[in-house]
Amino acid sequence: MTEEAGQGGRLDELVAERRAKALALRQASAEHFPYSYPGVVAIASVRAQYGDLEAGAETEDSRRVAGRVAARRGQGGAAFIDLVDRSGRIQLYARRDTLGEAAFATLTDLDLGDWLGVDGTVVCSRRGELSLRVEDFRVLAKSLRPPPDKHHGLSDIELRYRHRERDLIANDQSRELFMARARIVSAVRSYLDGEGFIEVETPVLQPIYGGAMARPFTTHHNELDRQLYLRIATELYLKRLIVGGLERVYELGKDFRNEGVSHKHNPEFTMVEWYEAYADYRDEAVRLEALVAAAAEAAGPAFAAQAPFDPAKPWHRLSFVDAVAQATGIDLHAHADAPSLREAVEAKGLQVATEGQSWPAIADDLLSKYVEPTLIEPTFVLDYPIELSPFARTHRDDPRLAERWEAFVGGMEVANAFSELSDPDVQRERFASQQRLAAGGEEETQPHDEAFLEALEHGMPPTGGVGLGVDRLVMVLTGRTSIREVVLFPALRS
RNA sequence: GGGCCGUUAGCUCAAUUGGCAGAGCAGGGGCCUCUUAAGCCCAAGGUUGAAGGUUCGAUUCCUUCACGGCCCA
Repeated sequence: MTEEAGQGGRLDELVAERRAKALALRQASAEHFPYSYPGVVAIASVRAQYGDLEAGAETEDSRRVAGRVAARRGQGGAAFIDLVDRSGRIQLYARRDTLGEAAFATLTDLDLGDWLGVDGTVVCSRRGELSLRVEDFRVLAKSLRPPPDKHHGLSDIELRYRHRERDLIANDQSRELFMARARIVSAVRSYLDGEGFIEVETPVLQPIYGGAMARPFTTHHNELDRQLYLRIATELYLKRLIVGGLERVYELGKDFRNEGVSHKHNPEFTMVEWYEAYADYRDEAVRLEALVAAAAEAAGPAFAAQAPFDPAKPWHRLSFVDAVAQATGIDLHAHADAPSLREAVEAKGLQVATEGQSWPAIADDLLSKYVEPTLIEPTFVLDYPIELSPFARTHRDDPRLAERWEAFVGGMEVANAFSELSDPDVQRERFASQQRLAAGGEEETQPHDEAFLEALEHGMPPTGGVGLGVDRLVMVLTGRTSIREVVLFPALRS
């Protein structure tokens, strides 16, 4: 897409007309384009207070509001303007005989998209529309470009993502969605703060990446002349803080994974991870249920109806092995090595790549392909094969399994949790096992992290930890099916 | 990576079998002192995503490319 038509086209003329109006405003009065405009109240607060005013009613009350001009309806010596702020929309009613010729002309010369501040008397029109009768106004900013269509909004998806500001100007639903996202994020923090967690910040630029199975972005520090990685997870640093005795910590921020983009993957995404001493993965499942219920409440009633589940109901729970068996008929315990599992997959005619794949990779693919899409209502898949879980503690009842769950909602993974592995010697062996997988050609493995191992050697208490994908949480709580709908500026090809 | 679909005025969309590229909104000039997708009159607005090809003639057919969407891997 070309950024702007350099020549020809109507856009240049439209901009020129608006520039001429801006110049005229500057020359006419120093009062326009003020440096500040104090005392503004939200349009929604005016509506809340005067919403039941009867048609034709007038008050003596004055309110100062500000926002964008969204629509205009002229009527000779009277004019109506719809003003929009982030809380809502209200009609302005202006009259030539009360404002005077010059001021009325200035007001009616405004373009859609201009910023306007108004002191107005609260009235209700004869047709029953709550309005502010304009007594005084300031033009707060001139919009030099034409806004999207006042009625159809901006529906071109590419334009909405590349120029989110235009989407926010034109589409109320988009503005409401991102305000809901802010409330959800705030609710996550409030919940964890209320449970005695402290928010911490750990390095984004890391000498060794770890804590997840993903390819990292690399960067370079000039002065130190060393390669650094953008974090793929916060896990290892946060567990060092548990070693340090902080007991309950969380971090909410961006992780970066050097992978393709899709409707559920953006290369930078928001994750919240929390770690809690003296708890195990079952405690964390209960905690996630409570946290998501709080977040759903914060999203608000308008969005609650769009979520594909009832957050008040307990989530489903089933084991990894049972889930795969139910969906594919394959008993993972009966096919416990790669050749055997490969044979079983081929015998069932399942569409999973097995050639040269390790046992854990095949098992994970079976879950991703045949189980994950079916988990629409919130579901914990518990007790993963130990090979898939290098940081999880061995299951207390079955040495083949790890005390780990992943949570799925809307057919998508949203969270991952362990009873955290705290034995430094076992962790050291798990890293070694990852190196053997890497040597065998596995692409996504954990690099050895000696600093983390030394930390564990100082002693880590029993700990439960969870990573929750915030973008995906927002998706499921607002009924959106693409991560690009809930990320303000999603990654696109340039 | 593969398949399918899309890209036309600032925005939202039309355009018959290949035959003069249209409309609504926005913008410009008028009229109108309770309208609300305001209304009425007038005038204006285009490198049809890019490049190439077929053709007397291409928005339309073909090839390549770019970007986006959906599905699959």
